[in-house]
Amino acid sequence: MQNRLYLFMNTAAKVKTISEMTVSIKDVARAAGVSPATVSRALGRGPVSDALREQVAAAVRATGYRPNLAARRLRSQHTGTIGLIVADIRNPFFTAVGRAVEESAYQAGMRVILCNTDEDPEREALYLGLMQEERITGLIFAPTRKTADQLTRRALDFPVVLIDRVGNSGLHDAVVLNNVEAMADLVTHLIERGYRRIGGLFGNASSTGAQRREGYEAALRRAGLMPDARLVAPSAEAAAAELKQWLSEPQRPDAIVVSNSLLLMGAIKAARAMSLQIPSDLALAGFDNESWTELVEPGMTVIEQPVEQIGHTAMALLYERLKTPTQPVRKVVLSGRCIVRGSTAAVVGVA
Amino acid sequence: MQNRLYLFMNTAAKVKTISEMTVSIKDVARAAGVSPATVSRALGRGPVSDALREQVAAAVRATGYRPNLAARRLRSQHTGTIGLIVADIRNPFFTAVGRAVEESAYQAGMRVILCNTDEDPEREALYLGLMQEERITGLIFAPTRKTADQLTRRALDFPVVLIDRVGNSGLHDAVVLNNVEAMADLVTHLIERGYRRIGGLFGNASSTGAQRREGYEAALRRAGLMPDARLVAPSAEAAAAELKQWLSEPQRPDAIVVSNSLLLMGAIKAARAMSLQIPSDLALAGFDNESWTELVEPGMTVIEQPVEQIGHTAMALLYERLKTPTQPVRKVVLSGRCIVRGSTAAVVGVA
DNA sequence: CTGAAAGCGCTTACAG
DNA sequence: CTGAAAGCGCTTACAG
Repeated sequence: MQNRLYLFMNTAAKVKTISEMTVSIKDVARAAGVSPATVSRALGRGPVSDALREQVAAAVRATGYRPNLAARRLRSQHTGTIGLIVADIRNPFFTAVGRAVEESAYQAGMRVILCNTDEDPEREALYLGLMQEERITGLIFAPTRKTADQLTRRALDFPVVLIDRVGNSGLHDAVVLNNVEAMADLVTHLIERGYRRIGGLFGNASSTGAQRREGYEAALRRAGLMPDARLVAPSAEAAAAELKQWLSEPQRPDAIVVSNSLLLMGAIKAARAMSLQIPSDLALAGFDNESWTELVEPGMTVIEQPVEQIGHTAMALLYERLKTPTQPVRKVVLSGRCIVRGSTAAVVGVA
Repeated sequence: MQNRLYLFMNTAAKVKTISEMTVSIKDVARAAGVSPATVSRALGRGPVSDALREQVAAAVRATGYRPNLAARRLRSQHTGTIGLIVADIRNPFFTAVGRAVEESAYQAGMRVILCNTDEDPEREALYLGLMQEERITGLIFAPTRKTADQLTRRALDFPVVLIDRVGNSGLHDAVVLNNVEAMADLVTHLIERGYRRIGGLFGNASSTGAQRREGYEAALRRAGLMPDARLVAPSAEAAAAELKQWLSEPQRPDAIVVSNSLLLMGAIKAARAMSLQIPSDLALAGFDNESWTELVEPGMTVIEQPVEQIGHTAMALLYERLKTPTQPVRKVVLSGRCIVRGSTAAVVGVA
């Protein structure tokens, strides 16, 4: 390692410890007695004779060489990087989808950059810019409504697959839940159980909240009942505050459906704070089959989303888009599964 | 944009759409009528006259230029990247710490790469290698016990700050909870509440589990009581399975402490499955003040960890290490806070 | 199969 | 303050 000797001959101020020395492809080439090009080929899938390939492998082991990904990306012009921008990493739905995306990406030899926007359009714009600077291969994105609408105008250098939420542009591939149907199922279930004054609490930042509201209103109208939908910021705190208000009103609802698990937490807290028994004073149902929803008493009736399938499908759509850039836009709509628990037990006197 | 014209003159197979065209610093330089060097300086903190700086800004706007981070990192030899390797992203403790790390990093103009090992030493080795290939600036790492012990031998090209878990090498900066003290507090609380046969369930993959076990045994011995500690894989399923077994034994415990929130979930499930009332049949206490721990009935007594402080402190330690590589190793030990809820209510007949 | 050479898009001494 | 030139560490046509 001639390089090291050279370093030790520098002035004291410039001396680096051995551990700071990074060995490059040139060092490996020298150690293996081949050209850097051959090392590069041996490391990748280039055509190299078995003999040289083994020499290179030995030299890599001896030197402890690790390729510099920045250099590789710059030169090869493909970064092998998937961007994943989600609205709220505290929401286990996104954690789970993220894991699935990472799994798929990993198997394809790609890494993923995860960004969390906290439902803030400004941060979405920021991260979109960052993704361009990273020259990502493709993006999987759960945008706020605001950004979803603007996505048409924004020219991105990479394909994007929308998850969980869609704009109305139909410009991007997407994988979403059948939100209207899922929420209608939930409401219909409540009606069958004998509830009549069913309120709905929806997140105001996403198209998902809006679609679930649609399903809510449709199901109630079909049954000849009056919808009463309210929008809040998608946080447990906002939901709890709104509900405490709501449940103090004279004609308070006997059941509440909510559009995600954060809101469901808030709803439970509000009920507890007001000493309302679930479900006898207030039935509750929501989305996402998190572990805790079966741990609370009573267990919560929820729509379970196929989170893994959402992540895997998003990656699959992305691959196919990369392979065939011109193919028509596709939208995969998945169904949720209603898991009935004690929080929506039948009203006394109803079968 | 002469470049574009050139492209359209290529053979059909090579034609790229305009959106695939990436504009480089040369294009901006040409548009601004300056050298690439000046553009680079104007974009950074180099010395540039106000007039030229404005010209460059205008050219950037006009061209939609976005710097190529791979090129910047390669050339400047610093990536501005923090690695964060955690054991289980489904554990909200790590989600929360991760958010705090990202926050600190973001304010310092750095990005973070998050990797999830699922407590698997092989994946830890893999990601450690990846971090080297990314040439990260520094690493924040919650290792398994196995890897923590081997960390001494492994030469890394970047400083590492251990969180949540430490080896016994004392080789790396670290920020950890005072696990012994925290668990001893929990056990002492149970003793004061009248419990006598207090079992302990600990994760077997981390030093954290081991230290909490120490605190558990110390507190019981101090009170002249017999410890009964069992180790399981750190998952709700493993905890539930072990506990179902345990609670079927003739002399079953009247209280169980566990070393993290995943195990706590498993413990609750086991109790429910066996129709044991909490706390009258079995008291329960654990770690991490997750939202659901106060939502279940009864609420769970837990040690709350200062998650944000852990993340911020880890970043602070990393910065200082980068600034002064030779300074002595530091270990920051933070205290937990015991939050008492119904799951450890006093045994009937005890004050 | 192998090597010499060019170049990815930047930044940064080096001169002026 | 500004520009020309070199070079970060790779990969990849281009020849052989």
